[in-house]
Amino acid sequence: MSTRLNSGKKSQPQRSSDDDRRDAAIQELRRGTHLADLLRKQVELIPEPGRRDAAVANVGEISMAMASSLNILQSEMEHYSSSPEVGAVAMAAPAAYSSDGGGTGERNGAVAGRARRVRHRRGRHGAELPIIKEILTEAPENDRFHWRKYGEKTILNAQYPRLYYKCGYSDDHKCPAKKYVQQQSNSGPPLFMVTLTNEHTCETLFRDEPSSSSSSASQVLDFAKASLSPPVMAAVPGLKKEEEDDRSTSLSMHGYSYDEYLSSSLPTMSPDGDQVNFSPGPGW
DNA sequence: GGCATTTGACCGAT
DNA sequence: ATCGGTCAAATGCC
Repeated sequence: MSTRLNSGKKSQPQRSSDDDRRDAAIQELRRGTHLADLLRKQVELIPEPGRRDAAVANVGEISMAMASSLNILQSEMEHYSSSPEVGAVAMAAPAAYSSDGGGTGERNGAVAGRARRVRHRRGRHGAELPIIKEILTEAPENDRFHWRKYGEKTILNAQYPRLYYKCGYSDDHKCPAKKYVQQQSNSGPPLFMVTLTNEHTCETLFRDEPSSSSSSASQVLDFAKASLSPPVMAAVPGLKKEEEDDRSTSLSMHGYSYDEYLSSSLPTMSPDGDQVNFSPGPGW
Protein backbone atom coordinates (compact mmCIF):
# COMPACT_ATOMS: atom_id res chain seq x y z
CA MET A 1 0.00 0.00 0.00
CA SER A 2 2.66 2.40 1.02
CA THR A 3 4.91 3.79 -1.61
CA ARG A 4 7.67 4.42 0.86
CA LEU A 5 8.76 7.36 -1.23
CA ASN A 6 10.65 9.16 1.45
CA SER A 7 12.25 6.29 3.18
CA GLY A 8 15.65 7.53 2.18
CA LYS A 9 16.94 3.99 2.03
CA LYS A 10 15.45 3.44 -1.34
CA SER A 11 18.25 4.68 -3.53
CA GLN A 12 18.58 1.72 -5.85
CA PRO A 13 17.73 2.74 -9.40
CA GLN A 14 16.16 -0.62 -10.16
CA ARG A 15 12.44 -0.83 -10.75
CA SER A 16 10.40 -1.78 -7.76
CA SER A 17 6.89 -3.10 -7.46
CA ASP A 18 5.98 0.45 -6.48
CA ASP A 19 7.08 1.62 -9.90
CA ASP A 20 5.00 -1.06 -11.52
CA ARG A 21 1.99 -0.03 -9.50
CA ARG A 22 2.55 3.60 -10.41
CA ASP A 23 2.75 2.59 -14.05
CA ALA A 24 -0.49 0.71 -13.70
CA ALA A 25 -2.12 3.69 -11.99
CA ILE A 26 -0.96 5.98 -14.79
CA GLN A 27 -2.38 3.59 -17.35
CA GLU A 28 -5.69 3.52 -15.54
CA LEU A 29 -5.78 7.29 -15.25
CA ARG A 30 -5.11 7.64 -18.95
CA ARG A 31 -7.91 5.23 -19.64
CA GLY A 32 -10.15 7.18 -17.29
CA THR A 33 -9.26 10.42 -19.05
CA HIS A 34 -10.15 8.88 -22.35
CA LEU A 35 -13.44 7.57 -20.98
CA ALA A 36 -14.25 10.93 -19.48
CA ASP A 37 -13.67 12.46 -22.86
CA LEU A 38 -16.05 10.00 -24.46
CA LEU A 39 -18.56 10.67 -21.73
CA ARG A 40 -18.32 14.39 -22.33
CA LYS A 41 -19.14 13.89 -26.00
CA GLN A 42 -22.16 11.82 -25.06
CA VAL A 43 -23.26 14.30 -22.44
CA GLU A 44 -23.07 17.14 -24.94
CA LEU A 45 -25.88 15.45 -26.81
CA ILE A 46 -28.32 15.96 -23.95
CA PRO A 47 -31.07 18.21 -25.35
CA GLU A 48 -31.98 20.14 -22.19
CA PRO A 49 -29.45 22.97 -21.83
CA GLY A 50 -29.57 23.05 -18.04
CA ARG A 51 -28.91 19.40 -17.52
CA ARG A 52 -26.38 19.33 -20.31
CA ASP A 53 -24.33 22.18 -18.90
CA ALA A 54 -24.35 20.70 -15.42
CA ALA A 55 -23.31 17.31 -16.73
CA VAL A 56 -20.58 18.78 -18.93
CA ALA A 57 -19.28 20.72 -15.95
CA ASN A 58 -19.18 17.56 -13.87
CA VAL A 59 -17.36 15.64 -16.55
CA GLY A 60 -14.95 18.53 -16.83
CA GLU A 61 -14.21 18.27 -13.13
CA ILE A 62 -13.57 14.58 -13.52
CA SER A 63 -11.17 15.20 -16.37
CA MET A 64 -9.34 17.83 -14.38
CA ALA A 65 -9.00 15.56 -11.38
CA MET A 66 -7.68 12.79 -13.59
CA ALA A 67 -5.25 15.12 -15.30
CA SER A 68 -3.87 16.48 -12.06
CA SER A 69 -3.50 12.99 -10.61
CA LEU A 70 -1.76 11.94 -13.78
CA ASN A 71 0.59 14.88 -13.52
CA ILE A 72 1.46 14.07 -9.96
CA LEU A 73 2.22 10.47 -10.76
CA GLN A 74 4.18 11.30 -13.87
CA SER A 75 6.29 13.90 -12.15
CA GLU A 76 7.03 11.33 -9.46
CA MET A 77 8.13 8.84 -12.06
CA GLU A 78 10.42 11.42 -13.63
CA HIS A 79 11.89 12.23 -10.27
CA TYR A 80 12.78 8.65 -9.55
CA SER A 81 13.96 7.66 -12.96
CA SER A 82 16.35 10.59 -13.15
CA SER A 83 17.57 10.97 -9.60
CA PRO A 84 16.24 8.76 -6.88
CA GLU A 85 18.06 10.50 -4.08
CA VAL A 86 16.84 13.91 -5.05
CA GLY A 87 13.37 12.51 -5.44
CA ALA A 88 13.41 11.03 -2.01
CA VAL A 89 14.24 14.37 -0.49
CA ALA A 90 11.76 16.23 -2.58
CA MET A 91 8.95 13.93 -1.67
CA ALA A 92 9.55 14.40 2.00
CA ALA A 93 8.10 17.86 1.80
CA PRO A 94 4.40 17.10 2.25
CA ALA A 95 5.11 14.99 5.31
CA ALA A 96 4.94 17.93 7.62
CA TYR A 97 3.53 15.73 10.33
CA SER A 98 5.02 12.81 12.07
CA SER A 99 3.44 9.61 10.90
CA ASP A 100 1.90 8.53 14.15
CA GLY A 101 -0.68 10.79 15.60
CA GLY A 102 -0.33 13.14 12.73
CA GLY A 103 0.53 16.10 14.88
CA THR A 104 -2.90 17.45 14.28
CA GLY A 105 -2.85 19.49 17.39
CA GLU A 106 -2.00 19.00 21.00
CA ARG A 107 -4.18 18.60 23.93
CA ASN A 108 -3.09 20.28 27.03
CA GLY A 109 -1.78 17.95 29.67
CA ALA A 110 -4.56 15.45 29.66
CA VAL A 111 -3.16 13.44 26.81
CA ALA A 112 0.32 13.53 28.17
CA GLY A 113 -0.90 11.99 31.35
CA ARG A 114 -2.67 9.20 29.58
CA ALA A 115 -1.47 5.83 30.72
CA ARG A 116 0.02 3.46 28.23
CA ARG A 117 -2.48 0.84 27.39
CA VAL A 118 -1.86 -2.84 26.97
CA ARG A 119 -3.85 -4.24 24.15
CA HIS A 120 -4.02 -7.36 22.11
CA ARG A 121 -5.24 -7.27 18.54
CA ARG A 122 -4.14 -4.12 16.76
CA GLY A 123 -3.50 -2.81 13.34
CA ARG A 124 -4.08 -4.71 10.16
CA HIS A 125 -5.49 -8.10 10.84
CA GLY A 126 -4.99 -10.76 8.26
CA ALA A 127 -6.36 -10.33 4.78
CA GLU A 128 -7.08 -7.01 3.19
CA LEU A 129 -10.58 -5.71 3.61
CA PRO A 130 -12.68 -6.34 0.53
CA ILE A 131 -13.02 -3.06 -1.29
CA ILE A 132 -16.57 -2.77 -2.48
CA LYS A 133 -16.36 0.58 -4.17
CA GLU A 134 -14.03 3.46 -4.72
CA ILE A 135 -15.81 6.69 -5.49
CA LEU A 136 -14.53 10.12 -6.34
CA THR A 137 -17.10 12.58 -5.14
CA GLU A 138 -17.66 16.08 -3.87
CA ALA A 139 -20.04 14.83 -1.21
CA PRO A 140 -18.47 11.97 0.72
CA GLU A 141 -20.92 12.34 3.55
CA ASN A 142 -23.94 12.13 1.37
CA ASP A 143 -24.51 8.40 1.21
CA ARG A 144 -27.29 8.13 3.74
CA PHE A 145 -25.58 5.68 6.03
CA HIS A 146 -24.76 6.49 9.58
CA TRP A 147 -20.99 6.52 9.94
CA ARG A 148 -18.95 6.94 13.07
CA LYS A 149 -15.47 8.32 12.75
CA TYR A 150 -12.87 6.21 14.49
CA GLY A 151 -9.61 7.56 13.19
CA GLU A 152 -7.70 10.00 11.14
CA LYS A 153 -4.29 9.52 9.68
CA THR A 154 -1.83 11.55 7.73
CA ILE A 155 -0.91 9.54 4.69
CA LEU A 156 2.53 9.67 3.19
CA ASN A 157 2.69 12.11 0.27
CA ALA A 158 -0.97 12.89 0.60
CA GLN A 159 -1.95 16.50 1.00
CA TYR A 160 -4.83 15.75 3.30
CA PRO A 161 -5.33 13.24 6.07
CA ARG A 162 -7.36 10.11 5.52
CA LEU A 163 -10.46 9.81 7.67
CA TYR A 164 -11.68 6.45 8.90
CA TYR A 165 -15.33 5.69 9.46
CA LYS A 166 -17.16 2.58 10.48
CA CYS A 167 -20.86 1.91 10.30
CA GLY A 168 -22.68 3.57 13.17
CA TYR A 169 -24.26 0.21 13.87
CA SER A 170 -21.03 -1.73 13.87
CA ASP A 171 -21.50 -2.44 17.55
CA ASP A 172 -25.24 -2.92 17.68
CA HIS A 173 -25.51 -5.10 14.61
CA LYS A 174 -21.91 -6.16 14.14
CA CYS A 175 -22.01 -4.37 10.82
CA PRO A 176 -18.50 -4.56 9.33
CA ALA A 177 -18.96 -1.79 6.77
CA LYS A 178 -16.21 0.80 6.73
CA LYS A 179 -15.43 3.85 4.75
CA TYR A 180 -12.20 5.73 4.16
CA VAL A 181 -12.38 9.31 3.00
CA GLN A 182 -9.47 11.21 1.58
CA GLN A 183 -9.58 14.64 0.04
CA GLN A 184 -7.95 14.65 -3.37
CA SER A 185 -7.89 18.25 -4.40
CA ASN A 186 -8.79 21.62 -3.14
CA SER A 187 -8.82 23.44 -6.42
CA GLY A 188 -12.38 24.31 -7.15
CA PRO A 189 -14.84 22.08 -5.35
CA PRO A 190 -12.91 19.69 -3.13
CA LEU A 191 -12.98 16.12 -4.34
CA PHE A 192 -12.88 13.17 -1.99
CA MET A 193 -11.87 9.63 -2.71
CA VAL A 194 -14.26 7.45 -0.78
CA THR A 195 -13.33 3.81 -0.32
CA LEU A 196 -16.09 1.56 0.91
CA THR A 197 -15.16 -1.79 2.41
CA ASN A 198 -17.35 -4.63 3.56
CA GLU A 199 -21.05 -4.96 3.07
CA HIS A 200 -23.56 -3.34 5.37
CA THR A 201 -25.05 -6.22 7.31
CA CYS A 202 -27.14 -3.75 9.28
CA GLU A 203 -28.96 -2.96 6.07
CA THR A 204 -30.01 -6.59 5.56
CA LEU A 205 -30.93 -6.81 9.19
CA PHE A 206 -33.40 -4.02 8.79
CA ARG A 207 -34.66 -5.53 5.60
CA ASP A 208 -35.44 -8.67 7.55
CA GLU A 209 -37.25 -6.70 10.23
CA PRO A 210 -40.10 -4.84 8.59
CA SER A 211 -41.73 -4.33 11.96
CA SER A 212 -38.86 -2.16 13.11
CA SER A 213 -40.11 0.66 11.02
CA SER A 214 -40.52 3.21 13.72
CA SER A 215 -37.64 3.29 16.10
CA SER A 216 -34.39 1.78 14.98
CA ALA A 217 -35.06 1.87 11.28
CA SER A 218 -35.93 5.48 11.44
CA GLN A 219 -32.58 6.01 13.01
CA VAL A 220 -30.87 4.40 10.12
CA LEU A 221 -32.87 6.57 7.86
CA ASP A 222 -32.21 9.65 9.84
CA PHE A 223 -30.99 11.62 6.90
CA ALA A 224 -29.68 14.44 8.97
CA LYS A 225 -27.51 12.04 10.87
CA ALA A 226 -26.52 9.89 8.01
CA SER A 227 -25.86 12.51 5.45
CA LEU A 228 -23.81 14.80 7.57
CA SER A 229 -20.46 13.60 8.61
CA PRO A 230 -18.98 16.80 9.95
CA PRO A 231 -15.53 15.34 10.54
CA VAL A 232 -15.11 15.16 6.82
CA MET A 233 -15.07 18.89 6.95
CA ALA A 234 -12.11 18.67 9.24
CA ALA A 235 -10.18 17.80 6.13
CA VAL A 236 -10.82 21.34 5.04
CA PRO A 237 -8.92 23.35 7.58
CA GLY A 238 -10.36 26.61 8.69
CA LEU A 239 -13.99 25.70 8.24
CA LYS A 240 -16.04 26.81 11.18
CA LYS A 241 -19.18 25.05 12.28
CA GLU A 242 -21.54 27.46 10.60
CA GLU A 243 -19.52 27.32 7.45
CA GLU A 244 -19.56 23.57 7.62
CA ASP A 245 -23.29 23.64 7.91
CA ASP A 246 -23.49 25.94 4.95
CA ARG A 247 -21.25 23.66 3.04
CA SER A 248 -23.22 20.61 3.96
CA THR A 249 -26.32 22.34 2.86
CA SER A 250 -24.85 23.30 -0.43
CA LEU A 251 -23.66 19.76 -0.94
CA SER A 252 -26.99 18.27 -0.11
CA MET A 253 -28.56 20.74 -2.45
CA HIS A 254 -27.22 18.63 -5.21
CA GLY A 255 -30.25 16.58 -4.32
CA TYR A 256 -28.59 13.32 -5.10
CA SER A 257 -30.33 10.08 -4.66
CA TYR A 258 -27.85 7.41 -3.71
CA ASP A 259 -27.87 6.10 -7.25
CA GLU A 260 -27.14 9.55 -8.48
CA TYR A 261 -24.45 9.86 -5.85
CA LEU A 262 -22.78 6.79 -7.20
CA SER A 263 -23.39 7.43 -10.85
CA SER A 264 -22.24 10.99 -10.59
CA SER A 265 -18.91 9.70 -9.43
CA LEU A 266 -16.16 8.12 -11.41
CA PRO A 267 -16.70 4.60 -12.64
CA THR A 268 -16.63 2.47 -9.56
CA MET A 269 -14.24 -0.35 -9.16
CA SER A 270 -15.10 -3.82 -8.11
CA PRO A 271 -12.03 -5.96 -7.79
CA ASP A 272 -13.47 -9.09 -9.35
CA GLY A 273 -16.07 -7.46 -11.51
CA ASP A 274 -18.85 -9.01 -9.49
CA GLN A 275 -22.09 -7.20 -9.20
CA VAL A 276 -21.51 -4.72 -6.47
CA ASN A 277 -24.13 -5.15 -3.86
CA PHE A 278 -24.00 -1.76 -2.28
CA SER A 279 -27.20 -0.42 -3.59
CA PRO A 280 -29.54 1.35 -1.26
CA GLY A 281 -31.75 -1.00 0.64
CA PRO A 282 -35.41 -0.53 1.40
CA GLY A 283 -34.53 2.09 3.91
CA TRP A 284 -32.94 4.24 1.26
C1' DG B 1 -25.28 12.12 31.15
C1' DG B 2 -24.88 10.08 26.82
C1' DC B 3 -23.06 10.00 22.52
C1' DA B 4 -19.75 11.43 18.89
C1' DT B 5 -15.26 13.09 17.87
C1' DT B 6 -10.34 13.75 18.58
C1' DT B 7 -5.91 12.07 18.77
C1' DG B 8 -1.78 9.64 20.74
C1' DA B 9 -0.59 4.94 21.29
C1' DC B 10 -0.28 0.62 19.55
C1' DC B 11 -0.07 -3.30 16.18
C1' DG B 12 1.04 -6.02 12.04
C1' DA B 13 2.96 -5.70 7.57
C1' DT B 14 6.62 -4.38 4.70
C1' DA C 1 12.29 1.85 10.70
C1' DT C 2 8.26 3.20 8.70
C1' DC C 3 3.73 2.92 7.22
C1' DG C 4 -1.48 2.40 7.29
C1' DG C 5 -5.16 0.91 10.15
C1' DT C 6 -7.28 0.55 14.65
C1' DC C 7 -8.10 1.21 19.55
C1' DA C 8 -9.67 3.66 23.34
C1' DA C 9 -9.15 7.51 26.89
C1' DA C 10 -10.04 12.19 26.90
C1' DT C 11 -12.74 15.68 25.38
C1' DG C 12 -16.58 18.25 23.26
C1' DC C 13 -21.26 18.95 22.27
C1' DC C 14 -26.17 18.71 22.86
